[in-house]
Amino acid sequence: MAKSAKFDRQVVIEKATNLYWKKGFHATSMRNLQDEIDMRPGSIYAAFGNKDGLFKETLKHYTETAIAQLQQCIDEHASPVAALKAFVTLLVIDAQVNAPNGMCMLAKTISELTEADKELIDTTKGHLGEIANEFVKLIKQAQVLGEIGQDKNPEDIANYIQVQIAGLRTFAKISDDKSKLETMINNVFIHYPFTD
Amino acid sequence: MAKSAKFDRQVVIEKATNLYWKKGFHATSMRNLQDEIDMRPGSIYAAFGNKDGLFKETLKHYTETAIAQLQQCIDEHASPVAALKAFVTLLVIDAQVNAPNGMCMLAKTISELTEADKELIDTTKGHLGEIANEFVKLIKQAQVLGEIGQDKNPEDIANYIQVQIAGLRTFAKISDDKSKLETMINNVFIHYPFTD
DNA sequence: CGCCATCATGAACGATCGTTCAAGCTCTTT
DNA sequence: AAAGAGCTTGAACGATCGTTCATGATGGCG
Repeated sequence: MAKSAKFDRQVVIEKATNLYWKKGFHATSMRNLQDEIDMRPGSIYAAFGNKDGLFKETLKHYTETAIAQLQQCIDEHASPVAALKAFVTLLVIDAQVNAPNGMCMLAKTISELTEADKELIDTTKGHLGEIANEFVKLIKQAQVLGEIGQDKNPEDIANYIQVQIAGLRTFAKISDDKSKLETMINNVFIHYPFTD
Repeated sequence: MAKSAKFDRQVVIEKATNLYWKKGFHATSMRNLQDEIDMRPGSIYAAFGNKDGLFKETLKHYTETAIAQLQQCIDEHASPVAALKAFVTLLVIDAQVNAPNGMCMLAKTISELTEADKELIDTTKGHLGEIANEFVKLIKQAQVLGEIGQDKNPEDIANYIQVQIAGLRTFAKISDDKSKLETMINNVFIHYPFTD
């Protein structure tokens, strides 16, 4: 054994996530990253392989953070649907101001990349699937509690939620009328498939 | 007067649109465009100014095409809502196979660019507004015909449609289950705000 | 037919891209 | 204190970026 790495891997990944999230994969250069995370090229390549490797780490970190945020919404709210609504509000409204980018980083990545970056696309799809699975778990709980009808397919509702989030976050980038966004979120949860 | 430009401006813009749409603004290089539209740098810069200028032309062309497609849907369908649904189906399902990119080019651009490209962002927002206006006109017709309740705000419904399109086209990139997408589109038009 | 306004060409520019690697530094171990 | 393993450094590489411009080709008009 000799000296161990000096940099804090977690902090570095966080900073890299913020930059990639803000600018996107292609528009973020390695030199941008070097400045942001204060590491020299050699160290970055030793620690993460290459630009794609670091990006994959940030996608993973982004997903873990999102799932942790969902968990926090669950902890702080009385019912599954209330938690879900709080989570959507967090992503659509708060993220417009606080996050590096109002868009979902995963959706932004799916949108930006082509089949030329198949591996990154597949990684991203996988993470979106993980989040969908969390939604499914939550929706099943809501069904047990009678908040959502038992006749409905939890996967379908999870996908529906993801569609709404992607759509609303895109819309939020062009409208930024907070009260209108709140109304739109309310509408999601007071109509089908949440009531019928 | 002397010789006039040899290239067909309309064809060139179409080809440029397809490439920009497929790869995005940043990932499309001027050399990619040179190959695609078969023009040399000097001619491109003489005709369009720079990379941004050509991109703006493609955004304009994309929007005009979209509005023309909407008009065609209107012509081919008996009612405004049926036309709207046909248009959404065209964008969400057919575009996944036939278009350069399943995403809406305008939404993709909004997603990709940051405030560093404010001018392009504003141009893109403007075009999304134009399309929303077309939706508003159509929805007002639907209200006159009694297809949609008079109590609803046409602008709100237009925005709702744009949210659904953005969300569904994003989802279509990760799912590509055609029948599931059709079901989701059906659900849009058999629930609020189309019925209540 | 020859002039010349106009358009087309493509080599070249400086900047920046992702990436590599030899050399230096630092800390643990003996 | 000497050794050396592991981490850090930053200059440098070839490729490519967006863009420019001197030069050549083209075609309508006097």
